[in-house]
Amino acid sequence: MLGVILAKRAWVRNPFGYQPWRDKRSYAAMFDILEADIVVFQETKIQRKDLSDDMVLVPGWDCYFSLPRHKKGYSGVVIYTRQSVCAPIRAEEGITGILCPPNSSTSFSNLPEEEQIGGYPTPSQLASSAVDATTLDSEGRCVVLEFPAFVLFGVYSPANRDETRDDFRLGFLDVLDARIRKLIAMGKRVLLTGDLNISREELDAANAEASMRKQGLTGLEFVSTPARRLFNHLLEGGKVFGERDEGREEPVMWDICRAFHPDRKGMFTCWEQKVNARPGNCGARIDYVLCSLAMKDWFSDSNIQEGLMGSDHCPVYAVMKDRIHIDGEEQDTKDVVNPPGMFSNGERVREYSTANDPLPPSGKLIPEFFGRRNIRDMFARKPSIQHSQSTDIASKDAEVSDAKGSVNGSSAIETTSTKADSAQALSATAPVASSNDPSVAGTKRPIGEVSNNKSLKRAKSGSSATAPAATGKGQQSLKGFFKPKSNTISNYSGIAEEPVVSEANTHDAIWGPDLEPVAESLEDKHDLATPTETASPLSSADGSSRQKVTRSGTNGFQTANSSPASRSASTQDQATVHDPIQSKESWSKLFTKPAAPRCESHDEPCITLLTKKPGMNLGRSFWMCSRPLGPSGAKEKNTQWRCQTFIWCSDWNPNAANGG
DNA sequence: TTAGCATGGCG
DNA sequence: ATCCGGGGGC
DNA sequence: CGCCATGCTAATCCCCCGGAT
Repeated sequence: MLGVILAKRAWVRNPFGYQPWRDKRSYAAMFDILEADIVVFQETKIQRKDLSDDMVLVPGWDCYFSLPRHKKGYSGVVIYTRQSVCAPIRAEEGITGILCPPNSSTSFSNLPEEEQIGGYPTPSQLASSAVDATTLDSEGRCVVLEFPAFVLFGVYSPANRDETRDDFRLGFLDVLDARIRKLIAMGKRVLLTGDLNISREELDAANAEASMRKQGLTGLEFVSTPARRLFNHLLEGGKVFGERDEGREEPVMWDICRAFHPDRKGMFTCWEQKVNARPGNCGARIDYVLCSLAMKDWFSDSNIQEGLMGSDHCPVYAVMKDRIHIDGEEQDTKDVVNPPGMFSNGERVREYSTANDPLPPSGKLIPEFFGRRNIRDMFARKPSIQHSQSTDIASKDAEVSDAKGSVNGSSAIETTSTKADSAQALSATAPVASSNDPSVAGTKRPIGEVSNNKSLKRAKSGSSATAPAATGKGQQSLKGFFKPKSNTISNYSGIAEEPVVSEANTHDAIWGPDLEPVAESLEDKHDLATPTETASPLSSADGSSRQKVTRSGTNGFQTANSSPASRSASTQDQATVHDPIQSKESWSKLFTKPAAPRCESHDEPCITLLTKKPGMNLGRSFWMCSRPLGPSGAKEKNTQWRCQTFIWCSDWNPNAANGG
């Protein structure tokens, strides 16, 4: 049940310029295609003023944002949760606990214990850091949600750019590490998802060899650079050189995705976009779904979604089982990812209440969104069921979820980590995979049957990309690709509509009217980057000469009990449960057709714009003739200038229009 | 990732 | 509102 | 001297913002 994906950038800010999201143009639809119940984005790069209905008022979903305090258009994290499946019991922002709940001046760390997630670093821990807590948490890099079963971190860890940022980066990781360890010591379980900006070891960076040669490092030294060393300490099976560091005597986290693919090469989540390194799969694995050791066997699958193009990152997900062992007792997962009394034996016994269940930090409680309903829904062509009671949502949505469950046998918490600022974020193309896997080594795997180098060209942003070719060193795991597809997506089409929420009630401006002003420019705009961890020239190292590192503590890599035969690309695939790769197959179909409507006068693809004017339609997006406005200043008919074509995105159904 | 340039071994 | 250039990130 | 292999460097990207139009 539950899966987790990580993704970055444009997905949140501007995902709908790309397939497959162009077609449905809603976050709910996007999440459904992802088959996710929890979705985590990093680098949302939005300011509060940019939050739109489409983002915040997603029917059937709650969202929790962390926005940077002063840097505009930078960083940012958001977690979406599917109401029908899970609902957090606490939500916080930041890693240190120094931030405050909306409209409050009491830090999370100063709240009564029963109201806080806890595990905050001690004052002395914070004091030893070169960067103070306020600064560490000023960049919108972390959202923390607590469910009864675990605490979920959605993190965008600082990148490894240049020395001027080292203190910040290591300070952040230090505190994050401390926090996680504390929570676990308190008996809580932890899921850590996001862009950690650390490649774990040589296997996780295509340029590891080159990087080592350049810096004159041995393999052991490579895993011992400060951030990487910290990370390896954290992970069971992590490669720790020499004595373990104080305070990190034991590993506490489990690298879920790696556990399911212990030796897989080329399993990367990030590629340098400037250099178009993705077609050649010269990348690094820096996005993770980790869980604390007590949760090791809670997952039935985990993988990257390398086929989702468009970002310099690809999503990573993990799928949680429907039933899990928790404190020695088997429980239905739904029972423990919702407030007590919400589910019993997997059956909902209390409805989700849009009016009461969202936690204070919920985006829906921001004044400009509170009590409102996504405008799109009101105008949706599909007669949405107009529940008058918000409590109906849950059950309605639950039906949808059940439908999905019947297909997949499980639902998923997905943490999508995609760079939200890369324009290409979602311009998915057919997944490429191949060849490091012994079973397919050497055989070029022309998935899309495009084999010339031209196909490796950068997918133009916004254009519906053509299928990329497979090269000799792409990702593995094509299995989902050849899998007979099931009707995954169609089952999602009946999205529950969120009813108008009750207008006025207990909400009292939990969110302040404005982002609290923060001290101006504490730091100058000096966070330049010099790629190091993941960038540098030279061989793409197909790994043949990789030095054999004694995997001393390799137990961490022994697959979890349910590890699938993931490395056999050509074998029969069990008609599995929930294989998100499977949906990619469906996506590839979508790629073939651009979905933009054509304008009346010119029959040219329209463009989308967002309504900015305050009022009824604020935040609503629409299609319009792409030509410039004529000299008359008005739309014209049958001239070279912009014609009067105007279609609300919510009214545009490309399939119907295309006759199929 | 690629292209382009510098270096150095070798005939 | 739109276009273009600068700045920043990676 | 030419030739080739090796090694290093640079540029490539994208987005957001703000000011000018």
